[in-house]
Amino acid sequence: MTRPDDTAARAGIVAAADRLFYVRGIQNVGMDAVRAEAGSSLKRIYGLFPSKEDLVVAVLAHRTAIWWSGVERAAAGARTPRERLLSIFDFLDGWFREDDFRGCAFINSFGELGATSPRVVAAVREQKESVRAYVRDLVRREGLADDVALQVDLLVEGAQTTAAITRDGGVAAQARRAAAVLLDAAGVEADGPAEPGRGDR
Amino acid sequence: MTRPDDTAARAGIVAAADRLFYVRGIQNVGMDAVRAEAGSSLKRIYGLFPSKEDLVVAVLAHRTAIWWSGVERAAAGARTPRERLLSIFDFLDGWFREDDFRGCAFINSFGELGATSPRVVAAVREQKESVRAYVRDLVRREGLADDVALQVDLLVEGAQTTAAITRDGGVAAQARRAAAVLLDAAGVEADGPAEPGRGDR
DNA sequence: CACCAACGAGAACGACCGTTCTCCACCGAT
DNA sequence: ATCGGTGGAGAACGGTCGTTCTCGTTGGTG
Repeated sequence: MTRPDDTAARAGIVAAADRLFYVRGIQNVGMDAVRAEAGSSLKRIYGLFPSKEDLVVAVLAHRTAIWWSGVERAAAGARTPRERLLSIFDFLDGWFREDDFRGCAFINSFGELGATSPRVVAAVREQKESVRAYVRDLVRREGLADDVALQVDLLVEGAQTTAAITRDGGVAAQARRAAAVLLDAAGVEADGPAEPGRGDR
Repeated sequence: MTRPDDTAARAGIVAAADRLFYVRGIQNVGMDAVRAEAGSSLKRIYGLFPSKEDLVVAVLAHRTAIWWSGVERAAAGARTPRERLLSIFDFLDGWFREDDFRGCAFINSFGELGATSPRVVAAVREQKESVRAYVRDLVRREGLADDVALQVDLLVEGAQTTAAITRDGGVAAQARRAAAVLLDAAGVEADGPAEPGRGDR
């Protein structure tokens, strides 16, 4: 029963809702505001998304796609797992400097709806777990222990919340340096100084 | 015109609101629920707090006090700035393992109200800035550069959001190890290996 | 041209929330 | 004992929100 351009309409509504939710916070955006931003009608929206919660989950999925496309773009020039790993922070750097940067949408959603919406919690957990898996994979390819992956992931998360609250543009670069130190330190402990103390700047 | 037990009443209302806000999220708690939890009356509450936003700000101040008392308790046995620094993560460890741990109240509030309440934003920023200043002071006492302080702070923030989302009890210990590595690495670069590679476990 | 299904605009509905107001019971002072 | 004012319980008010419904229009089909 899906109309041909239903997927396009869904995408437009999700993008509109994403803009509003991210800037104003989910609970501060009524469905009528989504309708206006999407240039659609309430009937159409509720035909495609049974409830606001479904729309929120779809928006989070959209954010996940944005995240990975940004990560991949930043990793384009990386030639080693180590460079790929550190390029995450280059992606963050560009993102943090955007005018309307307002923190990680997943963390914000978790703070706002974590207590009331298990589906939102699941979506947030899934995203964060996939990031951790990505980092873990790259760390393993460097021959390092999983502990280092968790530590680098802490820097990724900490950079996002700190950048959101302080609005300091240098946070990502600082996190990148810290990650390089952690990787180097784990490297010398693991198998002796392969490329000792290069330290990335 | 302040009645003698106004301060006690304020404290009880703030504590009640804190419990509800933290567990359910601020916007999911009506003033009537606060009234019930505090065993007070709406008139009394609105006599002491002109609006819900004022109550939220007071709750955040209360959370700040809780934070610092926890940090100081954990730092009680610390004999060096370095130990004091790392004891922050011991405090976090105990906190993360509490049953009703639901992340950092400041980060959650920022995600929920950051877009609509400048006063909440200011309170959150103030708390995070004071934590950063505390870390910076201890790092300086170790003779290390301010950059290291920012990096350790990223671990503190990252540990809080990661622990909230994953509910993994080992996050604080992992962050502590990472912080020790960062301190050691900065130490050997700054003034040669004073106590090289002790590394705290 | 007549008809039916789908669609948009927006009203309507029920629930909830922040804030204020009403009313009554209580309590110390005269 | 009476009175004034204080505080509590809870109704009331205005607003918003998620969701559904009505209704008029349209555009394709016989």
